[in-house]
Amino acid sequence: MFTLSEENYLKAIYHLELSSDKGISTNAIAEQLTTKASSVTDMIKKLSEKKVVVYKKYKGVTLTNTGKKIASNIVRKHRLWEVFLVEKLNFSWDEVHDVAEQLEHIKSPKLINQLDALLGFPTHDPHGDPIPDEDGNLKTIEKSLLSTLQKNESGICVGVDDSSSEFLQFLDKKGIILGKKITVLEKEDFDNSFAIQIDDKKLSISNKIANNLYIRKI
Amino acid sequence: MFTLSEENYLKAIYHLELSSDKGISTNAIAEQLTTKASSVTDMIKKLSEKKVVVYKKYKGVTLTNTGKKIASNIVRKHRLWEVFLVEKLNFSWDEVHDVAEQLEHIKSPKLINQLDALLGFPTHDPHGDPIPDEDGNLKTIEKSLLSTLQKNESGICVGVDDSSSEFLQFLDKKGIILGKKITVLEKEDFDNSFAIQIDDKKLSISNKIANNLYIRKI
DNA sequence: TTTAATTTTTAGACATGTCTAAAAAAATAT
DNA sequence: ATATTTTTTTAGACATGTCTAAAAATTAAA
Repeated sequence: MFTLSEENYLKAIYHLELSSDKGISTNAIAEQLTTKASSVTDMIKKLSEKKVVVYKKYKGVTLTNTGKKIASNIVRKHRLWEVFLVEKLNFSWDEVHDVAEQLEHIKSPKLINQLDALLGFPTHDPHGDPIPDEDGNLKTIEKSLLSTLQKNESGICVGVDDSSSEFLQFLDKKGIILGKKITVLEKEDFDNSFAIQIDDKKLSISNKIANNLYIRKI
Repeated sequence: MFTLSEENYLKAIYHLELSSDKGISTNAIAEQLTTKASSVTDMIKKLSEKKVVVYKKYKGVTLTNTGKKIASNIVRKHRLWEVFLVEKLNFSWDEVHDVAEQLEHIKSPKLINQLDALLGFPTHDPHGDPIPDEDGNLKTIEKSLLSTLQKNESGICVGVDDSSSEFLQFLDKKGIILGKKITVLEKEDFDNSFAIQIDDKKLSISNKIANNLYIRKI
């Protein structure tokens, strides 16, 4: 059995491994968890003894298969709870993270299986991130950044890169919601901003926004 | 903010105070939490400094108003989650306790308010125990032990005293479920057992069972 | 390739919450 | 009322997870 702290370390390493193929550095983990590198070293030794990470001094860590399974299960729980909060309890997508961060540590396989069923076995969370299945497999979707669309191309909004509540609230305000069709009307060369159409509304979005919004090309 | 451990102490004291009007002894708390009296003394000092209990050496503790509010809120969460597990996730009443014991510590007022609404503002949990409202008030029901019924009297099953999973599973097996009407057909003097009728089934239950089952007389 | 900068680890400290064993206080019995 | 038993508290210890400061290893730069 793993403590709350151990689970958070495993989850952090899991996330870092998805965007890197090298071993994960002590510093990277420390930053992810807003703790100190020395604390990370201590914890890593413990996790290594428990056979959930492979650790060689100064060489960073990687998850073992067991570790990967435990970590993906925590992510699975996190994302299922996020869906629950939005679908059943009327949370908006910018409010779910902190609560899910707590709920992801609840231990009860039956709870998660039943929740999964109640929600209709969702494959993605409210931010468009994939929900791992029980074996840790992710259903990946061929998604691109909105910024890669050319003039007159369209896509369905399927996710966000930055899921800070500021960004999510900003999208809400603009009427940008997962599932909506977005068409690029114009690309402005001088500042790389975009004129887009959503429903029958035209609006202009900055390059920064376009680089944080995923769409599935259609 | 209170730690998990502090919350468990507050809850334990809350439960003990409901069945006692004196200060709660160190030993009683230790037993409730299966810990040692010395640990309890330590924790009580901390809680006393935080103004949630009143503590005088050797005299036991009582909750302050703040303490009572915090504790009843934890109980509220526990019981709402139990209802959720039974009503929405198909748990049976003997499976909910351990999971609710974890869920009760999740911190999010919105979560609880929305959950309350989703469940239709229930007043009692699956074992018939009252769910405190936001101010800690309990809707008490005039309930009696089944053993107090006389021959040919009837009652609606509204709760259990012992909610161990063994007892609850036993009741399930016998078809005794909250809300069912029970009629006493016979009281056997020599062993104080009861012949009762439930639906159109007649069955015999021991005195021990009759002393653990609450009914509302009709 | 030797030096400088960065990263990582170690050593020692601290807070939390627990424990055992012994001392102190309170309750009970003779 | 004194002695005995029980309850409660204190003192000192330990595990967990964290930190700071210093040492060691690695990486980058001159």
